[in-house]
Amino acid sequence: MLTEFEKYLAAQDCLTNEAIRRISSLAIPRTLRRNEFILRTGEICRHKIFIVKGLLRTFNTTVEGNEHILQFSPELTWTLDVESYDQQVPSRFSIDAIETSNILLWHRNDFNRLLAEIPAFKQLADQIIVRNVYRSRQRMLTILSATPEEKYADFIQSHPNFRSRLPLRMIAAYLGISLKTLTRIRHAQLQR
Amino acid sequence: MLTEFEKYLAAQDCLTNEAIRRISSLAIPRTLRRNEFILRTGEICRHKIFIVKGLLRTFNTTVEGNEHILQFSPELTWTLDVESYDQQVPSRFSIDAIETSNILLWHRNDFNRLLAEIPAFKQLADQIIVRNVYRSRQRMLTILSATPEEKYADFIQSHPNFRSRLPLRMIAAYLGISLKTLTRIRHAQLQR
DNA sequence: TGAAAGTATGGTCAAATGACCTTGTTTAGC
DNA sequence: GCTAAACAAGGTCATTTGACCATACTTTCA
Repeated sequence: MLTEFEKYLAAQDCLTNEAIRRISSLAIPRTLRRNEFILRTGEICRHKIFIVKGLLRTFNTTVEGNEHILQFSPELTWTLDVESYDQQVPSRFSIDAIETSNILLWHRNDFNRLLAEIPAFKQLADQIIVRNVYRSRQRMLTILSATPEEKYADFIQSHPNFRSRLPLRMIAAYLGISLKTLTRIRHAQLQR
Repeated sequence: MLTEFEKYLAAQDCLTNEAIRRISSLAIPRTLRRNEFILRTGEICRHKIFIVKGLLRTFNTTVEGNEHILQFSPELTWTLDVESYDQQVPSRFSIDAIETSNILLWHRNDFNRLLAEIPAFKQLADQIIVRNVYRSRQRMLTILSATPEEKYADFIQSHPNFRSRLPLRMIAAYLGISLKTLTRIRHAQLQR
């Protein structure tokens, strides 16, 4: 599990082997079963999370019971509830596993120490945040301007491999459309 | 114009007077008239922008001519197209002035130099980015889960002073609903 | 392997929404 | 201060969307 992570870090091409080992040394491996939570609404997010294998989702459930998905986190990506983690405040989102997943955790103190110790790691972390900002702006624009059909097309194009890993209702919950609308779109596409 | 900016920085309470003067010294003041652009789709974003007075908007126009607003930037906030600025790539968004505005600009090289020279400034910049991430997550959730009426209520509550500064059609373009829907909501509210 | 839970699809219907057009009012800027 | 442009709101109508329900199929895991 750690080797995959170390390969990932090495591929970023900005860290010494020593730094990579140091970062790994503070990671806590953990396995999540399908549907298992790593963070629940109201809890405080105490870890940075790296997904080695599997698929997590960040979502919110309204009082009426509707789920809305903010983010899917597949293997070789990071996740957490930023606000809860940074400010140690109750989280507004939940994170759970869609597939059985292997993840790595770092305690906040440990992670902050690493950022302070290893400037190149801090740079990498900054880069990751900034790339998330790009993507989230792009998604915002799509949600605002695209029709349901375009949203789905866009999703399939940006995440081709997700299609087979996710139930449609989750794709609908991510796109902000109803399952009914999504099946209608797919039905229409089959006609062509 | 610079004094207001220096007051803003001083209020952040993390920079020495010397640092504040240094940062100001590299700023380029500029005035934008109503409807004047500071960045157009396709151009490269070459500056960090601080709004001293006035109101800017970041938006995108679809091929059909529909405008979608990603962000309003009132006085004492920062703006830019992150992706275009960071990677010096053509911008997908435009930024223009809704009100006559006084802004400050920094060239990328100058700004990067400041970040490197003044660690506390880098920290402040990181903080601002992260706060933007919080807000954008929250907005994403609202767009995904709220009804048009809730979106409008949420907007008025979060930005009470914007109501009088923005034409309704811009609020609609920000919320991702049609002007018609927005006027209907307002009409219904008057009935009560 | 078999029962239970989860999933995709379809039907029907009511409600919400947007497109288009008109009108009266307000605002901006010379 | 005046004129042209921008704006809010209303009417109408077609379309889209979601809620609710039933059904058939698939997956999971005990």
